[in-house]
Amino acid sequence: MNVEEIIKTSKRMPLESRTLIHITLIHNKIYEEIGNALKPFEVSLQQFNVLRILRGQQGKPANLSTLNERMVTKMSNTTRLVDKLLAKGYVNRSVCPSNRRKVEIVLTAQGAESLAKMDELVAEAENQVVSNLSKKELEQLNHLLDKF
Amino acid sequence: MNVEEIIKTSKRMPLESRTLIHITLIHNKIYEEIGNALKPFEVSLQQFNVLRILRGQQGKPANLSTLNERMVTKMSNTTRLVDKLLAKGYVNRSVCPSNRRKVEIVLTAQGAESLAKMDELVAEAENQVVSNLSKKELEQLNHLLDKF
DNA sequence: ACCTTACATTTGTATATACAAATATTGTTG
DNA sequence: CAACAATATTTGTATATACAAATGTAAGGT
Repeated sequence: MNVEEIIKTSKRMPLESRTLIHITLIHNKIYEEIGNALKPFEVSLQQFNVLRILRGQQGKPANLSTLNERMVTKMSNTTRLVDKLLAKGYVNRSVCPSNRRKVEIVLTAQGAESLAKMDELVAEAENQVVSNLSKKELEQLNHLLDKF
Repeated sequence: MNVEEIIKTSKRMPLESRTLIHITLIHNKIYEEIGNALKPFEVSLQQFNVLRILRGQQGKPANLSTLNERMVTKMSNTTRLVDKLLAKGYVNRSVCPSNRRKVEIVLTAQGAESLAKMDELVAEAENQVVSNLSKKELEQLNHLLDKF
């Protein structure tokens, strides 16, 4: 990926700026590639993420604030995100009996089944995106990213 | 930045996935920090980006497709983005006389003046975001990111 | 029990973004 | 030069996201 070529600039930019633009460009690429992988299932990356969190609960229901705190990209409206998953039959939602303020969200069998298929396609897309980096380079990269 | 802590997971994830999540988290951070720096001017990061492209034109007008091809994040509606900048008096828009299909967008004096102030705050925010990385680490990071 | 505060979620509203269709202008070809 | 294709932008519409206010529920103090 050639930053200067993509944004069609000939100017030398500060290393700091270039790094941040670079990260944004890669993020866009990731978002696009994984988004495409998920297209057949009509879920967004965010929705996929929530489904994975629910699977991680292993049957134990999650409430909205739990989902929100575990999401990669925090968003202000988890209610409506869950609405979408509900409409597709991927999750069930019910009022928590012990604390009626909370809701309990669980993955349905259909959700789990679809999620398994999504996983394959997403993993493929992820590997595609990082395909030019060796294991060692990925480790170095993670190490550097940890510093942010 | 501790990925596992932020998304509250104890599971070991594949290096590939972790890297991509990591990049997304950093992107979110960049977006938030720079967004905050720009808040006083009421422009989005995208709008700021367009203003900088216009300055790079050095008085020469840019048309919409030029802007679009140079933007960091391509968006489907540059017309409406320019509408916003126009409303704030940062740019002028006119029909290109030699080819009436095109529009010519130029930075106004006020736009240039505000942009200079934005630059300072944005540079500060950018430096803040990368403050834990040395020059050498930034170079290594850029090198690795180039591989995407 | 009553009042206040805190908590968890939902709803309203404004803005942003994505995608497709519509409009206007120019270039090309028979 | 009429018809068609190509280009550049705009508009419409659906969906996504951000932020604030509203709703409903629970807990604690008096």
